[in-house]
Amino acid sequence: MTTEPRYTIRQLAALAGISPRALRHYDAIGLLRPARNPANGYRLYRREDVLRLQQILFLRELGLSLEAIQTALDRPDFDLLHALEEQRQALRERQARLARLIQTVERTILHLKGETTMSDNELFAGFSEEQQARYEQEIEQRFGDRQLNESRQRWGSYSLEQKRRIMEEGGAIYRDMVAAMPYGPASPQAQACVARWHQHLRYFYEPTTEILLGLADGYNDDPRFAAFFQRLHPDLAPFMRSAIRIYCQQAGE
Amino acid sequence: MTTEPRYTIRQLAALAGISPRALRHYDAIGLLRPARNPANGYRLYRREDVLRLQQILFLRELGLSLEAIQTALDRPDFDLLHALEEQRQALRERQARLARLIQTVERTILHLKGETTMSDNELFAGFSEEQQARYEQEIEQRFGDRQLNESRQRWGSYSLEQKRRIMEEGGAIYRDMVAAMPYGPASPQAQACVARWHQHLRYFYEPTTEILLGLADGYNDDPRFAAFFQRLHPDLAPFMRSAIRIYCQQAGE
DNA sequence: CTAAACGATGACGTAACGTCAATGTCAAGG
DNA sequence: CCTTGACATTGACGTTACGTCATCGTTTAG
Repeated sequence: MTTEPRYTIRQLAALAGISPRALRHYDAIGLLRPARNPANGYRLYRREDVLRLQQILFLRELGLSLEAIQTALDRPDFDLLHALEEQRQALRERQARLARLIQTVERTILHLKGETTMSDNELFAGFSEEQQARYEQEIEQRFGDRQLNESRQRWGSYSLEQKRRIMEEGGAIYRDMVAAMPYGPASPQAQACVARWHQHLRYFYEPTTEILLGLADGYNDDPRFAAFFQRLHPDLAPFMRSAIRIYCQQAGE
Repeated sequence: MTTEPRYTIRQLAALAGISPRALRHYDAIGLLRPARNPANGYRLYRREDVLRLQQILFLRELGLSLEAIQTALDRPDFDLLHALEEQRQALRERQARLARLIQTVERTILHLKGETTMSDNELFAGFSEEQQARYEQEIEQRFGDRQLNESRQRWGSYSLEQKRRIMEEGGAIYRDMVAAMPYGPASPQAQACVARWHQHLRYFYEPTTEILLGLADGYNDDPRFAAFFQRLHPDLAPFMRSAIRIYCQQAGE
């Protein structure tokens, strides 16, 4: 004769590697209802309960919800195969989504480290198609494709070390611009920053006055640029627009 | 002058592809507090709010919690790079876990379809190391390594079509066993099933009487076997044990 | 002027438990 | 016998990021 095991809630919990609270939860929702010791009301888990718990934990590991597990175990006509195939499909979709997320996060990290350039398209690669379409349109309107290609070509011709220095320089310019804000957009401090900014852009392409002014607007109106400048200082974008306009006026004279 | 955009809650929600409820939620938790129209108390989203929402949605896409986003956006000294690197690590772990789950689910599906054999080790591959160790020990105790290897060797020598037929036969035997239950374990129906089961095992290895009796116990006591038989019929495992014992006694005479 | 559409707040529900809180029970030691 | 600590019970609230009413006031189109 095999002796019948009788576990208290804590014993079974330890055995199965879950918490007593989880077992009470399974009892409460009717998923696993053990017998009771009539003397004190304690839960008494016997072998059949242990077996059922095995099944529960296995299906839970497969990612099924407790509700799905309940119908799976209580209805003998339950189509487990079909349920698992659906489950597999759902898992695959989650995996694909995760993979996209990881890519976006990794590119963002590289971007922050300044080790690579990232087109705004890529930055927003994880977003909805709809959103994406709007952005494409906006970027198309503001600059032509040609400028973008030229920029990428020139950027690609730099060495890694050069790229790093250029990115660093860009960050320094924006920080100095913030430092120049108290003196006003027409101040020598601010105008010197704009000049450095202008020079800096030449790493990428030959900017015309129109492009400079367009960028000034873009920094304010394009949500992605604006978000970037917002991080540095809430008023940096409008400040730069003012300063750039003054700079362009003076250059035009 | 650029005209300042002013959105109602529904307009911004449509623009961003989220629900008005979500925007109210962001307001409630202090993540995005727009201005109000003093006349009627309506929320008024201006450009800065739109920008902040852009940042919120981007970070949310990266899988950050709203709380993390809040500290990220409200504290300028927040280390976004570090946070993203942690986030990347977490995502990778989720991905690895997902990959294991998918494998287990797929093997389970194949198992259910009877297109492959699956060792119990594999079936429980997604489980905790601790659990796993206990199972290994149990299986070692019950059968030696030799039987297992012999079984695997013999099984590997069959063709795909043979394997399919063997698995089908196995399922049929257990189903017939359930059908024989009303007649009792000593009935000719049940004993014929046990004979077929005995014959069936020879596909895998040469079972001694001891092994047959050991399997009968294993079907009842080993949670994995027991779970399998439980699926077919709650009383199948004890019934088979009785029938197998009777079968072995008769064979010994 | 009315009805539809939209706005506001408040409350409850979700999944799978974690975490008290208040209270009862059991086994061991002084 | 009593105490103490570990364990048991139930009940209730908290968690995440909103969805879904319900009730009410406001705006807008016909």
